[in-house]
Parts: sequence; C-alpha cells; structure tokens
Amino acid sequence: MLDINFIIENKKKVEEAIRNKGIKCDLKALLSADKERRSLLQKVEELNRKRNENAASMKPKGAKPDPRQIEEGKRIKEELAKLDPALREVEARFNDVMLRVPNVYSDDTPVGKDDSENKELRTWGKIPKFDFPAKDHLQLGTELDLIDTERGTKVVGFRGYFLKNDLARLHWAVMTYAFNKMIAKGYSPFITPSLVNEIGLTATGWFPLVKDQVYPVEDKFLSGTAEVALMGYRANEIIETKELPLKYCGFSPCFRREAGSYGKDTKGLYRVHEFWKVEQVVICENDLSVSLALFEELLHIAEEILQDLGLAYRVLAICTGDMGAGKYKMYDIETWMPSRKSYGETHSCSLLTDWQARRANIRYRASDGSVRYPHTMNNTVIASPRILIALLENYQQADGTIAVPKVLQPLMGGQKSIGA
RNA sequence: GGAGGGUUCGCAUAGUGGUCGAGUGCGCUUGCUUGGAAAGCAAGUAUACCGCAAGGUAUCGAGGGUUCGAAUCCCUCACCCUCCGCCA
Repeated sequence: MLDINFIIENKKKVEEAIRNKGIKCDLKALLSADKERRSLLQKVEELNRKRNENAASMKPKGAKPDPRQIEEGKRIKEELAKLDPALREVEARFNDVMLRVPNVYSDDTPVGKDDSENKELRTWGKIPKFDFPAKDHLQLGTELDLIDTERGTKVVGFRGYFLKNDLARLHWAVMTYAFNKMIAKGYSPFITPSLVNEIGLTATGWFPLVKDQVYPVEDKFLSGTAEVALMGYRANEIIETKELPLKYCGFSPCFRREAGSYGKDTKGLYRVHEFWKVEQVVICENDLSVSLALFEELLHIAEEILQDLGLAYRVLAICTGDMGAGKYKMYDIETWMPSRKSYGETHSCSLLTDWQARRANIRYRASDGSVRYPHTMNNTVIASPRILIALLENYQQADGTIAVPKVLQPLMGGQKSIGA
C-alpha cells in the first residue's frame, strides 16, 4: 500500500508503475473515491462535533435534559444515519483500490513486459561438462530410488512426489546448512506457521492480488512462504528504533496452487505444489541508503550459499513486467540446471520499501520520536526440492552416483556420495 | 467438543449511561535538587486523519445495535485464562 498523499503527489510515477508492471488498477477511480471520501468525512466530522457539543451541554447532574436538546440530538443522529451508507460504500471502494495500487519501482529497474526482458547482471561458477550421457534429475532420482513421482501422483495428484532415502537426507542437510548459515550471520531463526489467516497474506500482497495462488483450508489458508508469517509477526506493532534492523530467517513448508501454469514444467520437481524453504526477511529504517545496503546483503548471502554448494548461477535484475505489484526492486538468482540447458530460478530477492509495512501496519519510532513505516525486504535462503534438481544434476558422476558437496557431507553423516 | 471467567493508554489496575481519550501505581522523558547518584519534587508520556495554526474527529479486542449521549447496556465474532473430554 502507498500513502494516498504520495499517490496524489506522484500520480505520474504511480501510473507508470501500473502500466509497466501490467497491473489492473483504476487510479482515476481511486482519486475520485478519495475526494468523495474526504468530503463525506468532513461532513460526518462536523456532525459528530455538533453531537458531542449537544450531549456535553446537557450533562448537568441529574437535571432533566432539555427536550429541545434531545430533539436536536435526534436530528443530528438522523443526518448522520443518512450519510452513513454513502460513507461505507465509498470507503470500501477506496480501500479496495488502495490494496491494488502497486509500489513504484527503482530508477535502475529495467522496464519490460516479461521475463525475457530481465537483465543478467553477473554469472558465477563453472557450468559442468559431462563426458558421459548426463541424465535429468527425475531419471537419476527414479533409477536410484530417490524420487517417486508415480506414487506421489497416486497419493497427492498432479505434481505430487516423494523424496526418498539419501535424497530425503540431502534435503535436510541442505536445509540445515542454510539455516545454520543464517544464524551465523546474525539472523533470528524461526519455524513459522504455514496455516495462517489473512493478516500476513494481505500484508505481503498475496491478498487480494494473487489470491488464486493460495490454498484455502476452511477459515484459514496455506501460506506460500515464511515471509507471510514473518511479516504478520510484527503486524500492528510499533517497533523501537534500537531493535532495527530486524533480521529474521524462517523455515516453513510452502504451498502454491500454481494456477495458470498447467502446461509448464510438468515433469520432475521443478514446479510443485508443496515444498520447503528457508526465507530471510529484514525490517529496517525507512531510508533507502539503509535498505538498499541490506538488500544487497540478502542477495550476497544467497550467492554465498550457492558458492558453498559449488553451483553455477547467475543474478538477474528483474524487469517491471516480471516483478510483482509491491516490489521496488528485485533480483532473481538462477542456478544452473543441466537438464534445462539453462539456469532455473532458485532465489528471489525483493525490496518493498514501505509498501508491505503499511499493509501490515508495522511501524517504528524513529530516533527523532516520529512514528514511521519501515522498509521490508526478503530473499530465499534455500528452497527444496528445487535446489535438489541442481545438486542431483550438477553432481552426477560417470558411474551413475551423485557426489555430495563438501559442506553438506558432515550433515550426511560424512557420506560423500549418493547411490553408491 | 462441554462449562465458566476475561480482553481498558508500555506493564499492573480503576472505571456499570453524561463532567471519560479515560484516574492511580510502575516504567520512561525532561527540569529542579546533588560533588555524583539514589530518594524527593514538578511537568510530560497512545495512534490515525483533517487543519498554516488554534483546534477538530475517530479509536477502551473487532464488527453491528440500543440511546439525545456508550469503556459502561444488547447481539455476533476473535483471542486469552480455568475446569472436563479427546488427541499428535
């Protein structure tokens, strides 16, 4: 959410964001609703003032209230009642659009329609060359009894899967490795709820913008990322400056409907409805010089982990059309996946300025005593099973086994390879 | 799932129809006092919106309702606590 006054003062910039991000949002309707709302509010406030005045003037102890004043009170009440439906209607209309107004984007964000216009910033690592017929992760996983998608489909349905045996261990190893790394970097570790109410989903922008990606469960929802719970964590609170920046990392299962992607990535573990992720979330001062620096930190931590794992990757600056309504600036990290003969998205790093904080009503007391909305940002630390695709495919050996990256070996009981 | 009790300004509490956006204690801030500190004394100490300001309006878990007037009465919901049942 943006400040309505900011929207009014920066109408051009906001319009540009709506257009270049490809968001459906009627700014005109918002501005006219705002005008109506303000003028109605003024009338209501004036009537309230009169009502309070009238009531206060007949306070005297036990004395019989003046019938004329009671009549006056009734009259005011009736007038208020007349305005009430209109005010409710216009406020609902106003709020509805407000929740759909995208954030503006940074000057260095590439303008583009879709992911084809993202900009590669850098690459790292060596793309492996195999002197034997390389297999994809599904073949490797099935042959070595590590992945069972057939029975996964039996038990779950489309996109269902089981991770088995050493791959189940590798999953925990890489999760634990990433989690420990975050703790060492000074991030507070969380195991966050995945079954959640609307508060975090609205705060992060899933609601109402991409509500169709979220599974409902009775009166609750299955969250698509720990970011949802971590943004809800401090909702409606005022944080003391000395606490900032808040550095959180959260592990949780993640659920995504993947609505509208039925034809995409139908084989293997790339696009699934249920996965696990360690996520990093930072809440900091409303100051781009602070938040941009922390934003780079989040990116570098993720890069460091991929480097530790010895996986080749590239960093992309995400263009307006691919970045999502709330984002001010966004990077993706894509990791090399031999079977795709290209990089596949494994990390997504977003800076939201105060767009989420307003929705979550998270505020902080600045050092000058004023109350402000902080900047928030988040990035993947590690997400499995997608990262397992890269590990299986990049680390496959001529003898059909899969090597375990050095840093994960201690977490696999010293095991150096899988499928031996 | 059943029965009962709660939710007030950071914390603890007072407040059962008008003088209550709301008292007291603790905490915190500032000033006085002091060699310094403690104690003591004094003042201040929620948030949002409108307004240049003075000031106004709203908010006592949330949402409805009754009333000229609601923290206070009624209804619905959420959450917390106690007891019983069930259970990973």
